[in-house]
Amino acid sequence: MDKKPTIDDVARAAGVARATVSRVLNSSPNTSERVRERVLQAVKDLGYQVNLQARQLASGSSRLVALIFAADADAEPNSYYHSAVELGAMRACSELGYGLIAHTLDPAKDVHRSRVLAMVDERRCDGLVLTPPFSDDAGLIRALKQRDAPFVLISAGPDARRLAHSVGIDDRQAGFELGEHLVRGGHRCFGFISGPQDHRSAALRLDGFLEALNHAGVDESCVTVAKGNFTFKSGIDCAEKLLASAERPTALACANDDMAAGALFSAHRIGLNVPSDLSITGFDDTPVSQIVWPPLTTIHQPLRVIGSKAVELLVGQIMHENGASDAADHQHLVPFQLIQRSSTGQGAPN
Amino acid sequence: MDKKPTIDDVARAAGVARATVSRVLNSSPNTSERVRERVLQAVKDLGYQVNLQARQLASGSSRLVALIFAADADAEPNSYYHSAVELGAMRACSELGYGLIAHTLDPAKDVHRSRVLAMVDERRCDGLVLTPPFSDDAGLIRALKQRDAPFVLISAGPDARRLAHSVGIDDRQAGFELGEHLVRGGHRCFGFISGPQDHRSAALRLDGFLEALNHAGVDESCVTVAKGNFTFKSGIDCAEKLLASAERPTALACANDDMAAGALFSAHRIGLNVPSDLSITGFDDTPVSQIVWPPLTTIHQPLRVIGSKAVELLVGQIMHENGASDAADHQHLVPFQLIQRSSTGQGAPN
DNA sequence: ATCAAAATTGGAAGCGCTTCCACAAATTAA
DNA sequence: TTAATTTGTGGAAGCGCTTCCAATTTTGAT
Repeated sequence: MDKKPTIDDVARAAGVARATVSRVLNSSPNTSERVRERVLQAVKDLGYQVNLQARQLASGSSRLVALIFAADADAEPNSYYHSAVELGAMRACSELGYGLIAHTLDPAKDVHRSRVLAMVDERRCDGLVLTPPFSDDAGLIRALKQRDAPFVLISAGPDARRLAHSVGIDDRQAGFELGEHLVRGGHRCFGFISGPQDHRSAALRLDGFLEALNHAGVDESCVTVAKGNFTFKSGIDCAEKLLASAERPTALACANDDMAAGALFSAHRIGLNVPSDLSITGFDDTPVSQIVWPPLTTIHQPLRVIGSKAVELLVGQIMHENGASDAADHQHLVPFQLIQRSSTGQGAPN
Repeated sequence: MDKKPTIDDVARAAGVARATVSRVLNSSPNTSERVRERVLQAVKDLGYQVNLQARQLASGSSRLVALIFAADADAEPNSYYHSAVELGAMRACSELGYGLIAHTLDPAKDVHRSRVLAMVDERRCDGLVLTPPFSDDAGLIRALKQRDAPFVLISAGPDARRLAHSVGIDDRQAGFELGEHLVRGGHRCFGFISGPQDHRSAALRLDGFLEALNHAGVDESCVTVAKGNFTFKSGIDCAEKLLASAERPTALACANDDMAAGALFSAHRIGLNVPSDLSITGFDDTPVSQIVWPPLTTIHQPLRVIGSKAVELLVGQIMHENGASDAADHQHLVPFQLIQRSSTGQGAPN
């Protein structure tokens, strides 16, 4: 394996200075057409490829962005959610000439914050995309802003959205539509399987849901909330609890698809027919919602778009380098959609 | 934002030479305890952190490994599979002080090979982990070996395993056990939903399956094979086809869980009861297999372990730098396990 | 005590690139 | 035509680190 050609080799071959080659390669404005062509030809002839390390060291940027996910010790919760976001982020990255470092952290462990900060401190990446629950971690956000690190939040809660660039759907509205849908189906007694406390945007889904019921004149006492943690398993547990109550709900709304799948599982086990005995709704429209039987009525979040949008925003921020101050108005709302499938019946049960 | 301390600052603070600091930081053997302590203290005092770019440029290594996945334009096939492998890889990376770059490529597009090679050419990473179908791409493997790039294969077919380091299960044996299990259940008429052609290790599952039937004296004519592509959708389609045939199979074995879920979906739609009318088996033991109803009998692959093992092997290779020549005996077989759930009945139907 | 060998340490040369600065060439204005 | 600009280009100084090599100190054997 002979040594790779360097920028100096190209310069020599093209008969120009190293600086000129660099300029051509970075499409700086001041280069004549003639020289540009000669350089490009030399690059092609030699099969030259920039050494990113060197470029990064010299320019102070790594051309890498990091995507931060939560993952606790054993579960791989929401992995479809993650994959979709990651995929979108990757797309945007390749398009923009950036690399993507995906990083999972256990939000329960206390080191997570310093880990994230180390990524930017060590110049491992030029910027960060944070997914929940990190996107709601005010302390982390503050630390990031303090060191002028570019970052954008995905599905953050309203507080965090006020602080930094973010992308996500209008979770409250989505919850509202879910509530409406169920009310329209004739339901009057509800269960809601929510996400964990620190996932602010998921909490909004519940707010919106309740609002819809309220709007329809349903008393709040008719809805029981159980707190899950987005896993299939927690969906089973919560559903079991909710369905065992004296006044059994006829509709179960869940803060994500995995928990809805769990609820469905419970229903099967108990022998309830979905949707004739019980309606169930999910959230996210991950493949899970179609894999189960019956397929789930759910809210479609354009997760790939969210991922790519986040990276686009981030890279824009990195390039213009005009700090985080103008963040407030950089809240990107992407459209969601209620997807009606057969897990919710047309008429209310009995 | 004041400038970050450099190695020179540390050297000055500790009253030693820059080279000495470097030595301490890289735990080279020749440093006296006294100096080591002084340096470490200075590091702590200043809050010094190495600049990876610089280290990389100077040392010629990026301390980054890349994980290559397949993902075609719209589907996110097998995302649980990917997530699990990625998670395992990440674990190993953080443990070994490496970073992970995950990269998805469309194997259908022809640029994929050059993209991968660019990763190593541009020194974006020190090594690669290839997942199927890239792990069976002989051309890619050859190109990688040619440039002495360290890499390891995941779930590669036998041909590829002969060429390079690899980790995976004994797919043939797993297929065999699945076959045995179904035969033991009394089945005599089978359908098999296979993976795409270029996924060699998945093909082995079918080989083993057939072998088991053969072993049990079942005629090969009793099994019909449909070719899927690992997606839920393709599982539906294949199952539909297989179940429509004159001699309807009483058992459907699928090369992965997603397709098994699809088969299950078809069965539901047609009105077949699983497992009393039809037994179904999956492969991988991803969460999907427990999310569906009834939960799937499947083969558990320790995907996380596979991911971390692959990275460990890779890093070992990177460190020892003793080329790919001794690859042959570096085939790591990890144990799999048949997980029996309720999608396969105890007795044969009717 | 003496000298060779081993263990530490410092000095300095890069790694391959970007970018600031100065200078030459090509334009334009006067 | 000459002076004042506007380009385009080359030279050189780093970016922050590793690592080779030589110098120094320590160790251990004689």
